[in-house]
Amino acid sequence: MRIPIILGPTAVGKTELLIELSKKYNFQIISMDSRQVYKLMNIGTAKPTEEENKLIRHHLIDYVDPEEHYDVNKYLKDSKIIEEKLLSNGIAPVYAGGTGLYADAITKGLVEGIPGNDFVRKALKNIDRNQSGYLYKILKTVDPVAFNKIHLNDSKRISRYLEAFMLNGIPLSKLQNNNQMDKKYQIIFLNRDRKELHNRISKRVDSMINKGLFEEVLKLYKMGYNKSNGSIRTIGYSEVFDYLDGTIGKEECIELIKRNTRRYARRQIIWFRRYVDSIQINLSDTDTKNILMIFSIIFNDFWGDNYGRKI
RNA sequence: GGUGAGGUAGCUCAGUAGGUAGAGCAGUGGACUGAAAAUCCAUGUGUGGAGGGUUCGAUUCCCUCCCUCGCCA
Repeated sequence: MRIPIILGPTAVGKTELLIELSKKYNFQIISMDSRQVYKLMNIGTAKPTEEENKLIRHHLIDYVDPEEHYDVNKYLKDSKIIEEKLLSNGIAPVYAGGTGLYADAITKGLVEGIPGNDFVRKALKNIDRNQSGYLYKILKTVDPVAFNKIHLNDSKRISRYLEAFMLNGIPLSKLQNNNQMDKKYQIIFLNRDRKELHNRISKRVDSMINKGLFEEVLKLYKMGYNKSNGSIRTIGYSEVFDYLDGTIGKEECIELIKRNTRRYARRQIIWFRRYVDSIQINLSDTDTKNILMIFSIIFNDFWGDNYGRKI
């Protein structure tokens, strides 16, 4: 029994494909998406609709309040619970999404026992604001390995390594494992020709707006959320907040959402390329019939003849 | 048809008193171990509209043509 992890950049067509596959195979999806976890954020995160969720069950979606803190560790814990539950019930789990960090955590594990600490973070942020470059100097003495990997301007990462040292007394870089990928998992990387992906992104953003993205964000805006909420730092939400604040115009806002989505997709692709052992499928040069055939081979290989298949 | 301005990177434009060109945006490559749709780093060769002339040498000067925009008929 192997567990597929289907990764692909935003708008590549994961949901459509999974729905097709669900007609032939009996499996459930463990979403691997850091934004679809939030309640009230449906249109902008391209969360599967209720109907889609009926066709194929998605887990780890729509279960966190937008003001709640969420991170990899929580994801890792929640997903492993669901994975085990599905397996013990004889249901094949399929991970699917686009958050690379989460895929790393699932397949390689995570350093344990060093949670983020808001108090420490705020303190570090204040120091950084007043004395630029100071934290970087401290990092050099505290965790030279990390110091060598991290750029002076990457204050977020500098703070994280300092935070870990302050809370633990051990350099975080010492605790980081170099674990190989767990062979239990197989990454399947769905991609498309860049130009086509860009067209799909543009169309999808337009359709989000038609479905009421601005109204959805306005609701959150009126509820008093702001960019200090991690959830709001999401493409489509952050830009509309700026529009509602009057910082940018509507047309500009839409263009920015598209641009930022394109850039995000590029970063995702760059991340997924690192999985050298992944099965890569370019959806631009394969038709649906072929893709279904490829997956039937993969799933047969992973699950055997009588696991997952619908008769 | 006449006349003026212009045609330079995917887009908007700059510049070269003749020595094959550079900004912004877009794009691209990369990093990533408890904020990750986040955060950070790096990255500009393009038939200078086409053809011809002058010149050691033309994107730059001259001629012809094509195209775009404005104005006049």
